[in-house]
Amino acid sequence: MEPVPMLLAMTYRAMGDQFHDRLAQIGLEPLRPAHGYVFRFLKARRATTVDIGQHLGVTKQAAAKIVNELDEWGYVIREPHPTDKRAQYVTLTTKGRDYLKFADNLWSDLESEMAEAIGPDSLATIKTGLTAYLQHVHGDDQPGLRPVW
Amino acid sequence: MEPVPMLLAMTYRAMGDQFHDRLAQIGLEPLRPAHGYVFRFLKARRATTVDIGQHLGVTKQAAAKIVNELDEWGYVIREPHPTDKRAQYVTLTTKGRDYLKFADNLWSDLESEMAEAIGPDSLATIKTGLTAYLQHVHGDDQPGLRPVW
DNA sequence: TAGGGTTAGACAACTTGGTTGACTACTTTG
DNA sequence: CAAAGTAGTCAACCAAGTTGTCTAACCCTA
Repeated sequence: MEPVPMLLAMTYRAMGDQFHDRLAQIGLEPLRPAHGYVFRFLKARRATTVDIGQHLGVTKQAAAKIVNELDEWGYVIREPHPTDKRAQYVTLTTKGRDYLKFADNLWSDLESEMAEAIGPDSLATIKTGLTAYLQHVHGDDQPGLRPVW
Repeated sequence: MEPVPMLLAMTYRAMGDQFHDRLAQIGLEPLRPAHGYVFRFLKARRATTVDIGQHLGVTKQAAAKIVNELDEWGYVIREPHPTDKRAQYVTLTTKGRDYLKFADNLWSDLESEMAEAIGPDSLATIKTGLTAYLQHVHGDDQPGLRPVW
């Protein structure tokens, strides 16, 4: 059998392919993966462009480009930082939150289909196993979902 | 708990980070991910540049660049195709096979450490579960490990 | 078996998503 | 209060991909 890392990659790729197929079918504006990672990051915390760059693992200039796009397209807005006059908080608009919610539903559908295919017990074991591993690696401050290049 | 696809991505990313850290420590020439995918593809089958492009999901021109690099660096050679005078088979050299073997050992180490962290039974269930899902999705012709970006 | 459509690979021009570097305005620290 | 550090922007560059074009070889069919 294939080693675990390959199985993880193959499975994620298989689910990701279906995810994008369905997004395309629905006709929802197809954002690039980086945008999704930003949405997910902003959902949890307030963040500046620099924070976003750090999370994505790119320079602040690259992050700024992405934030500019998302702003132009209406998915995020920039708000003045309450205490630091240099900085701006980037936050999701309603449109941004809606897109994220829609994507989450799609992922959730795929998870359900996996449960049907391999059985809910199997799925549950996988989830707790992976979660335990992440706990083992990162301890108590999980970095969250970062790009898998 | 996070949905499965995110768990898959986070776990793969966590393992990948460790993989690259260790590669760098050893001081082995750091190839890019695409090269790894090519090695793994060539291990199983004889392939032309076009085949490689298809597998990676890029144009044949992009694939040709990668193959050129790998050739210059001594990881692959091009051999005349036995029946088609236009085409060339790309095959791994000893250096290429050695690199792949080394990488496989590293991945295997990471799998062992996962087994320690979450228990071998848990790991086994994960592997059979993911394998079953891939069987469910792709049926009998598995596309193998393709890039996840 | 000739001829038309297709395919492998090479070459060139261009696009894109990132990089490094420099600068201003503001903040933090000694 | 001065010096060092940081958020964000502008500009130049780079790398990895793209499209488009071409030649030589292949393959089908009438």
